[in-house]
This record gives sequence, C-alpha cells and structure tokens, in this order.
Amino acid sequence: MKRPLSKRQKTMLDYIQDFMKSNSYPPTVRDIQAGCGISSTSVVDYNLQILQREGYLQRKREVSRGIELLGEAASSAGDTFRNLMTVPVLGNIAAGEPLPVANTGPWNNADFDNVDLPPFLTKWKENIFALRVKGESMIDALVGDGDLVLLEPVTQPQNGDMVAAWLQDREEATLKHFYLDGDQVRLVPANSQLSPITVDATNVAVKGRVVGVVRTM
Amino acid sequence: MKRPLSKRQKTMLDYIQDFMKSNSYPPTVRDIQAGCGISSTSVVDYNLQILQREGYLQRKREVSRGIELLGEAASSAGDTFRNLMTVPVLGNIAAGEPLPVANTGPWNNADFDNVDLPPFLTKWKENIFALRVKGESMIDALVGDGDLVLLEPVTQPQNGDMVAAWLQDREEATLKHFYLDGDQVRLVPANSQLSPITVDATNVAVKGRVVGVVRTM
DNA sequence: GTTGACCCAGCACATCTGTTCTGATAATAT
DNA sequence: ATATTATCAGAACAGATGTGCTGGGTCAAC
Repeated sequence: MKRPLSKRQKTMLDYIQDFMKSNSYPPTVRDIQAGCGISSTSVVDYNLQILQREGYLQRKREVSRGIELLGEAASSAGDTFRNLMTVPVLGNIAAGEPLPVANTGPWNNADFDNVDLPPFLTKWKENIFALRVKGESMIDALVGDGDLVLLEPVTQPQNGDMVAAWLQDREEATLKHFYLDGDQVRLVPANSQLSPITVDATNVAVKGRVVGVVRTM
Repeated sequence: MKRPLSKRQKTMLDYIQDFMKSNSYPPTVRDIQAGCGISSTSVVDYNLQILQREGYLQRKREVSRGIELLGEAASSAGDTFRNLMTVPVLGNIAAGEPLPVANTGPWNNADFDNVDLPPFLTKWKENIFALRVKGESMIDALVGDGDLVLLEPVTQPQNGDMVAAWLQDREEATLKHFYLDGDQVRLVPANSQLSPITVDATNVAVKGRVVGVVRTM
C-alpha cells in the first residue's frame, strides 16, 4: 500500500475482484486484458507484477489463473474468497472437565475439528479457538448444550470481559463476565436475572476471553 | 446424490476440495490426474462429466480450471470457495414489536444490512433471514440482547422446532420450542429450568423456524 | 455367447495461456 | 536538452490444457 496504484492497476484489481465474485476462479491474463480493454497481454503481465510487488496479490508462475488476492483486496472480492477463518475446536467445555487450553500459537489445522467462520465472528484475530459446550451448566451465560463458544486466549482479561474460567476449588469450568475487585473476582452471569458469585482471585484461572457464540439447531 | 459415486470419483472430489483449500483456484484436469494417480486425462474428463451430471460440480467448457464445486461439495472445500451465504438482517425482534416477516422469496441484498455466514449455519438453505434481538425478553431461549437469530421462513413447523412466534393476545414475540397438542400449542423455553406455556393454537402466528444463533462480544 | 453398460489407457490436436523480446511513448528528474 | 523511469503495444514462443478418438477390459443381463 506504499505507492499509489495507477488508474490501470486499480481497474485491473477491481476487475479481478469482480471476476472472482462471479466465476469462482481467478481470471487469466487475457481475461483481464479483454475485461479492462488493454491492448496487450504484456501490459497485463507488467501491471500484475507491480500489483504483486505491492502486496495486493500473489502469482504462481507458469500456472494458468495462478492469481491469489491478498489482504484487503481479498475481502473486497465479495462473499466468495478468503472470507473465512478456520478455527480449531480444541475440545469440550463442561462443568467438571478442565479446559483444553491454548498452549502455543497457531495450531495444526489437521489436529482438530475445524469450523470455518466469517471474520466478523473472530474479530479478525488469528489465534481464536473454539470449545463445544457439553451439558447445561453454562446456561447462566446464555449458552446451551452443543453451542460453540469462540475464545481468544488471554489470561489477564479486562473488567467486563466474558471469560472462560476454571474455578479450582469447585473443579468447575464456567463462562461469566469478569470483574476484578482488589484480590476478589466477581463473576457475573450474562443472564441478569441470576446472581453473581465472588471468589478469591487465586482461585480462578482464566483461560480465554469469549468473543462469540454460535448455535445451530 | 442419486447414484453412488465410484471410488475414483470420490477420490477426485476429495482431491479437488483439498486443492482448492490450499491453492485458492481450481485444479486442472492434469492436476487431478497427477494428484489422484490416474494414467490418462481422458479418464479424468470422463469422471468429471459424471460428477457434473450428478450435480457435484459445474464445469465450463474450454476454460482452464473451469470447475466450480456445488452444494455440499463446495462447503467441504474449506475456507476458500463459495463458503459464505449473504443473509439479510430484516429487522429487530423484541417482545413488543411485531416480527418483520419474510414476505416474498429472495430479497434484494441491497435493501437491508447483510451478514455473510458459512452455510453450515444456514443449513445450506437459500432463503434464510436474520433478526437482531433487542432487549432481554428472549432470555428464556438462551438469546440475549444483540444476538442474531437466523430464521427459515416457515409457518407450519414440526413439533420440537425452535420457532419465532407472535402471541396475538399478549402482543409478544417469542422464541420457543414448538409442540402442537390438538388445538393447543405448548411453547417450551430452551432453558429447561423454566416452565413451558400453553396457548390456543389460533393465538400463535409462527413466523419462522430458528436454525441458528450468533452472538459477538 | 452376446450384448451393453460402465470404466479405463494412450494418444493426438487445437487452443489457451503465461512469458518474453523488441520497440515506442509519456512523464519526470538532472 | 538529456537521461531516467514508468508505462504501453505488438508479436511470438513454449508449454499448459480441455477435448476427442480409438481401443481394451470387466461385469451383469439376457
């Protein structure tokens, strides 16, 4: 995004996005040539090189239609391309079970079940993971059996965050809003008809911040 | 999906899905040939024709990589292709307001706010719409303020379906599990700790079946 | 057996397609 | 003015690629 794109380069980028929207595969050099009214394939090639150098797309040499949009260009390509993030389902969350925790950074996508979610659900963050809710023990967080909770791995949440926490003395996992009061932690249910609980700060191990909930029937 | 696929056809379909996952563009006939260990391009062509006839994919003649996965095959292809459906947010759902109802079929996507969702949330159906929950009146359905409920427009639900209904005498919108008992309708909250209500069948106007709930924090 | 379906292998062709070469033009800098 | 850079046009090449043709094999039905 450093240098400004020329008018032709902008036109080409728009055309590629449009093309991928309606065709589900990238255009050829000559598609771009015809679509943008360019008189030579070499001009297309020339400008594609620039677009690649500037980071708008990635090309694979000697491969027909070997164009892949990157970053913002990809998202603008509409509802078709690169608009999903793969989130691993690390395990279950239930009252009696410890929380499968996010140890390292990005996970091997093959190691777990994965769900593909639109990035507005993952807040555009890369290290989101998901847990499947088992049982009805999270019902005071408006989360039922079978729901999928999306978590960002944080151990030091902000006040008001909805967090997944492990209560050591109760041996219980829970989803609650987190408030730190000195050395006490107040855990407030999402359902305002229910009452908060207050526990010692050393007794809660926060495993992640809830960024979303998904339920299918 | 009528006839069963041969082993080779299944292999090819899997390979195409894998290829599109990692490459962001469809494979060529020869890519499939090499990837599946097939000795002739004509065999690939032959089986691609069958896969097209059976509705698993769409081919564009004379176009390199002119393969488009359809239906369920497309969604299994991972985070790259055809994996989002645009769902209109028709309005709000609150206790006191009538339900914005799905009048006609597909809507003009420009008329409303839209959200893009992976099709496993919309059950692969085309006519899903969404409503934004206002207030806490749906809390017995495990749905809170700001949640997005995904609805399929049906007026004659099956027993056990979670439905969005309008209770005419109470002037109240609600989300409950639906059970028809003769001329009485039992509406059961998702939170099993709460009690069901029973009303006259003529008093409930079912507006849609809930197929999913999405919440972001 | 014969037939016909389904499936496969090998090959060839015409076109598609990325790339490269040569040269030209316009804008900008020195 | 001269040099430099960015951009474009036309043409051609080599490999990639979809498609069609011929023939062979297997298996169940008749």
